[in-house]
Amino acid sequence: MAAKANKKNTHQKQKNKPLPPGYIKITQSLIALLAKKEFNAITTAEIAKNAGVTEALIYKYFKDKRDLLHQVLREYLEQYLVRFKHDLKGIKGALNKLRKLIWSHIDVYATNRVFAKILLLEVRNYPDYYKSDTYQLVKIYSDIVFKIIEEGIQNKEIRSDISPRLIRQGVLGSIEQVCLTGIIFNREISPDHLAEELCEFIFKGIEK
Amino acid sequence: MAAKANKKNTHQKQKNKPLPPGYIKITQSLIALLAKKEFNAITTAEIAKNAGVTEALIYKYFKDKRDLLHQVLREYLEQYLVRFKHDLKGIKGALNKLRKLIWSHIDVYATNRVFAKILLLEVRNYPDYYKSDTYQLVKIYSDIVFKIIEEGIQNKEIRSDISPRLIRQGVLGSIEQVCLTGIIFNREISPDHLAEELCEFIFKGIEK
DNA sequence: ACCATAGGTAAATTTTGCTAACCTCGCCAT
DNA sequence: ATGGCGAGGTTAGCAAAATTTACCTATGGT
Repeated sequence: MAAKANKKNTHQKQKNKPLPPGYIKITQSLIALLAKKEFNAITTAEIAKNAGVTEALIYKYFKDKRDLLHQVLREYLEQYLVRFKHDLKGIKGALNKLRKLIWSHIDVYATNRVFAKILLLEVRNYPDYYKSDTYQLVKIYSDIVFKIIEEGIQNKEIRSDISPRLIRQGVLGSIEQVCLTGIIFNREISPDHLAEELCEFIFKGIEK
Repeated sequence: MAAKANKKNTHQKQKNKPLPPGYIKITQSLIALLAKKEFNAITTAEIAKNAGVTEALIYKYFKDKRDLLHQVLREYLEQYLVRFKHDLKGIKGALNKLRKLIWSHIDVYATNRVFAKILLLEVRNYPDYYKSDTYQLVKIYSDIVFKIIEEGIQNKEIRSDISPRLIRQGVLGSIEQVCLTGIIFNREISPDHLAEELCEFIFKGIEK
């Protein structure tokens, strides 16, 4: 009676109940398959076979195939958010934080291709995603970026004549675009070099 | 014997043969449906019914459902490329060209939501897209942007210590991100205002 | 002792993309 | 004229894929 009386699953919202073996096998199976091909080309039969369970079990734990994808993404995002908040600790100054953020963001895409593929290529087109729990996590991240920019404006590190919203979009948009071809064509992504150059671009602009 | 002996269709590569009524009805039907829902949620049955033709006809003109999407995108891109090249004529200076480019790009997304949705949300995740004819058009556009940036570096308008590739990615990435929420949530997009602010961001950076 | 519930399966069902085979009308070379 | 043939279109149906329904089994709390 306490929490939400969901008609259907949305499993494991609660604390620390260990996830059922089947659940883990299914998500791991999808992750393995996503490394090789795109989501739409992966069938539920394939996921189940690869996981060593039956197709029906997928629908015990997930609303549908797409929901499975969202849950996988959620796990990645939860991990990243923890790491990201930790990375930022002890850094003084908005621009320094931004620099670290840009590096971390690129680095996680470079290291974790499946995560990047899901976020950049697979979920965007599905309207229900934007109503999901998972998307809320992205918004949390996005809010942190916003706060950093506002902080920078407050203490005069960042110009005040461009709206913080647009700055955030500019920053996140260029980060993603810089990684995109690497993600799509499975090319190397070098966080150090890219972050360096991108910071120059974002901080000082292209004008000579 | 002259041209390419395609196993299957890839219709109308040739000059000015008018497109068959059915072809037009099908593409128009898809465009209308895309205004309301995402591509994956649209069935071939729906497309055909809405077009007033049978499902099988779709497969006369298009290799598969996805190819239909690509052809629709191709038409949009062809139109835009013409308009875009025309817009750029007579503009002197790389930064002025870039400013115009940014405005045009935002404006076409603002005006033509279906076009934007296809390009930003629907084709990216499908690997075959990158082998398509349609993608080649995007590359042409992308090349033009690249040339403008190189021109700017040559005549000292643009700094030479950031690679033109990264600049291009930064420019295009921030343009897209700035439009993205508007596209996804069907919000207003104001090209004048956004282009103005975005140019400030891109040209001068965020540092005070 | 019991029964609710979590983990799991087998098998049917629906939906959907796609194909094969056929129709028909206008055009052009014989 | 005529007959073949290519373009535009349809009918009917398959096969793969996603999802649902019904069922089985162990187990831990009351």
